[in-house]
Amino acid sequence: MSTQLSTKQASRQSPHTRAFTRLLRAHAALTGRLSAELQEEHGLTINAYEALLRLSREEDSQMKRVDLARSLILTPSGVTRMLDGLEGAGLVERAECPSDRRIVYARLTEAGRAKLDAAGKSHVESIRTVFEGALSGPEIERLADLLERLPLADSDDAACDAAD
Amino acid sequence: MSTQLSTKQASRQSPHTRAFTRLLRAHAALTGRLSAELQEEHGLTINAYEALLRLSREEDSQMKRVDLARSLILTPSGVTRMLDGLEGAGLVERAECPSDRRIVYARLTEAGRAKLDAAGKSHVESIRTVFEGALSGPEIERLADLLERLPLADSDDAACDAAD
DNA sequence: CGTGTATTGTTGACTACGCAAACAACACTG
DNA sequence: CAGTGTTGTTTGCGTAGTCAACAATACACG
Repeated sequence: MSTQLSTKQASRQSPHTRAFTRLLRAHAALTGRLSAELQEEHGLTINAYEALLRLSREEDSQMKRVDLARSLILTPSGVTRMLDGLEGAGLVERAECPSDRRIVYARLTEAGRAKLDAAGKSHVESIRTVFEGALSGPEIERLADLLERLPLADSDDAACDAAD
Repeated sequence: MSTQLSTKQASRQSPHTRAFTRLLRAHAALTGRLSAELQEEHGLTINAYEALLRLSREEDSQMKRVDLARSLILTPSGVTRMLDGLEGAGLVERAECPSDRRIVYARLTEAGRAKLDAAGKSHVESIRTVFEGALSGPEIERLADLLERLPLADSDDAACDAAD
C-alpha cells in the first residue's frame, strides 16, 4: 500500500518519531474539527467541555482548581481563565473550603450540567463518527489503551500521583 | 444512548470518548515536555521544527506555503507567522515561482538545515526516551499505525488528497 | 478581450494558553 | 508566636494560533 522509497521518504523515520508526528497531526485535525463544532453549537472550548465533564463526575460536582488543572494538563493560570469564562456564563460557580481557605472549588451549576448534557450529545456523536469512520471497535480500544500508557507528567516529577 | 448515570465512573465512557480524551491528554503532556526542551535548547517551536523537517524532505528543500500549511495542519496565516520567525532567524528564505506569481516558496537555507540537524539529535532522542519508557517496540509501531489511520481532513472536504 | 471566480498569501483583531511573579493562607520549626 | 517554607490562586505579559477581510494573481468563458 504505501510506497517504499520514493524520492521523498515518509517512512524512513523511526517508529517513535512517526508515532509522535502522527499524534501531533491527529490532534490538530481532530481538535480542529471537533472544537469548531463545539464552539459553534454550544460556545464551549474542548477544554471547557472536558472541565465540565470532570466536574460532573465528582460526587459533589466540584473540584479544587489545582486538581482540575492537573487533570486537564493545564497550568493553574489557564484554569483560572477558563473558569472565568464558565463562571461568567453561569455554568460553574466558586465554593469555599471550610477547612482551608486557600482552596477554591469549582462547582458545576445546574445550568452547567444542562449545558454539558446538551453539548455532550452532539460532541460524543461526532467523536464516534470520526473514530468509527477510521477504525474498528477493537482498534479504537487498543488505541485508547496505548495512549493511556503514555506518561502524563514530567518524569522528574517525583510522585506517581495515584490520585487520578 | 449514552450515559447519565453519574456518580463517578471514569470507565463508563465509550471507547471513542476514552480514546479521544487520552489523545488530548497525551498530546498536552508530550508537547508540553518536548516543546519546552526544543524551545530552550534550540529556540524552536514544535511546529517550526516540523516545518524545517518537511522542507528538508523535499528534493529542492522548498514548499509552497499552502502545502506546508496543509501538511502541518495549520492555517495559511499560521504558516505566515511561523515562517516570519524562521525567516528572521535565517533558517528559511522565500523563493518565487516563475510560472505563478501568487506562489511563494519557503525554502530551507543552509543554516536551517544545520539547525534542523542539531535540534533533531536531542529532539529525536527525547521522543525515543518518552515512548520507549512507556511502550514496547511493537506497541509503538501499532500506535503509529492506528494514529495514521485517523482522518486528517474534514470529511466534507471532497478530495482524498492523494498528494501527501 | 473583459468579467466573474478560485487560489495564494498577508494583515489586524482576537483567543487560549504558558510563564513568572505576586499574594494569601496554611504548616512546620524553633 | 515570629520565621520560613509550601500550596493554591490570580495577574501581567508574551506567544502561537485562529478567523475575517484583503490584495494580487490565475483561469474560464461569454
